[in-house]
Amino acid sequence: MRASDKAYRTLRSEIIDWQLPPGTVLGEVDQSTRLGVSRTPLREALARLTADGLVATQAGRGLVVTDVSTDNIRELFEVRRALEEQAARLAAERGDPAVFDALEREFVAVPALLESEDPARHDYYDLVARLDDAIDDAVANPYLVTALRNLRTHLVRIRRLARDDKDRLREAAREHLTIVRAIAAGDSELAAHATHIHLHRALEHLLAAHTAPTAMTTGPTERTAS
Amino acid sequence: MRASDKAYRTLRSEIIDWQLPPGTVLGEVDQSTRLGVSRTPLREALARLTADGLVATQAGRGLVVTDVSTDNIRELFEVRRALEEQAARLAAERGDPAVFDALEREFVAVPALLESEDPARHDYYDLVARLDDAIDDAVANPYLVTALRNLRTHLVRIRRLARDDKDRLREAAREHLTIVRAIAAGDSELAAHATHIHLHRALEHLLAAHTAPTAMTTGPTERTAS
DNA sequence: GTCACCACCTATGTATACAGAACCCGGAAC
DNA sequence: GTTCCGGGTTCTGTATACATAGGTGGTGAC
Repeated sequence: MRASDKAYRTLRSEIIDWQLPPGTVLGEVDQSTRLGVSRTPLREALARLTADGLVATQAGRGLVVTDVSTDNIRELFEVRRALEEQAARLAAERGDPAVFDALEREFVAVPALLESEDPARHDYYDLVARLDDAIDDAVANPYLVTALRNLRTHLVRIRRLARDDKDRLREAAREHLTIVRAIAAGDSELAAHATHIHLHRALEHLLAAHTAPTAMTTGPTERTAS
Repeated sequence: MRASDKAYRTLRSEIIDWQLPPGTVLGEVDQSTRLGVSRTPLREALARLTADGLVATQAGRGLVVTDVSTDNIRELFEVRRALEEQAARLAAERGDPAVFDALEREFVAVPALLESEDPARHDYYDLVARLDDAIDDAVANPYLVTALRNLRTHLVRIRRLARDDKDRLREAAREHLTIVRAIAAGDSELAAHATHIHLHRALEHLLAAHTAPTAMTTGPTERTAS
C-alpha cells in the first residue's frame, strides 16, 4: 500500500473515532514522524482530509481537526436531505426489488436483533450500511454516490455524540422499513418523503443529545496529538 | 501566490476551456516543466483536480482529463437537481428580498441585453453568476455552497457544448425570473419547483445539442498536452 | 508469422534538503 | 506598565534526488 494512503486512512479513522478530537493541531513534522512516513505523502493525506472537510486551516495555527458544532450538524443535514431524498427517489425507480425485499426482512427483525448481546449495536449499524450500499448500487450515479460517501464520513463522526438508545434505534428501524418498502415497491415519492421524515427525526434526536453536553467539543481544546 | 495554486488554477481553467480536451494525458514531468513548477506542487494540483472530478486515473496511462459523456451530463444533473432545489428552497426562506428584487429587475431586462453587441453572452452569464452568488450567500451553508461550486465547475465545461442560441437564453431568462421572484417572495416550494423546471429544460437543451455532434468528445482523443 | 519473454526506460512514489515566511519571546523605550 | 521592535526558531512550501514498478519495444523461439 502507498504511504500516502496509509497516512490518509490512519488519520481519517483517528479523526472519526475522536482519537484526534476537534481542534487538534496537525503539524506536518509531528504527524509524519508519528506515522512513520515522510512529509511528502503526509501532505497528500492532509490535502485529501482537507477536501473531505475533516481538517481545515485555522488562522495562524496551521491545519486543525474541524469542529463539530450544532450549526455544522444542521448544515450537514440540509445537504443530506437533498442528496438522500434524491438517492431514495432514484433507487425506487431503478433498484432491483428483490434486493430491497431481502433488506426489508432484515429490518423487520431489528427489534429482536437489538435484544441480543451487542453493546455497540454493530449488527444494526452494519445493516444500515448495507442498505446504504444497496441504495448506492441502485442509483448508479458516481457523482451522487461520491457526495453521499463524503457526507457519511461526517455522520459517522457525529454518531458518537448521539448516544443512540434502544428506543431510538427501534424507531429508526421502523423509519428505515418504510423507506425500504417504498424503494422495493418502486414508489419514488414515498421513498423520498419517508427519507425526509427519517432525517428529520434523526436530526431532532441528534440535536437533543448534542445541545446538553456541548462542553465536549467547544472551549479551547488545545490538545496536541503526539 | 503559491506555485501549487498557480498550477491548479492554470490546469483547471485550461480543462474547463477545452484547451486540454478529455483524454489528454497529464504526465507529471511534462506538466511541471510546461508550467514552470516542480513536481511537488504539481502533484498537489493534480490531486485537487482529481478530487474535483476533472481528471481521473485511467488504467495504465496515468492521469487523464475526464471525458464528458451524455451519461455524465445526466448524472451531473441528477445531483444538480437535488442540490439546487434545496438551495432555492433555503434561499427563499432566508434570503434578503431586496437582493432578489434587484436581480429580478435585471432578469426582466435580459431580452434587451441579448440584442446588444456581446457575441459570447458574457453579460448574461455574468448575471446568472451573480444570481448563483446571491443564492449561495442566502443559504449560508458552507457544505451546500461547496458542493454547488464543485458542480458548477463541470457545468461551465459542459456549457461549451450547449451552443446556446438567443431563443434558449431568452427562455432560460424567463425561467430564472420565476425562480428569482419565488425567492424574493419567500415561497420556498415555488422556488424549488421553478428550479426543477429550469434544470429539466436546461438538460433537455443540452442533450439535444450534445447527442448530434457527439464525435467532438468520443473516439481516440490521444492528444498529448505539451 | 506470431507469440512470449527479457531488458531497458520512463513514470510515479517517496525521502530529504533548502529557502522563505510567520510567529514567539525577550528587551527596551515611552 | 504597556507597546513596539528585533532576533531566533520553527513551520510550511518547493525543489531535487533516488528507488521501484510498470510499460514498451525488440528479439528469439516455436
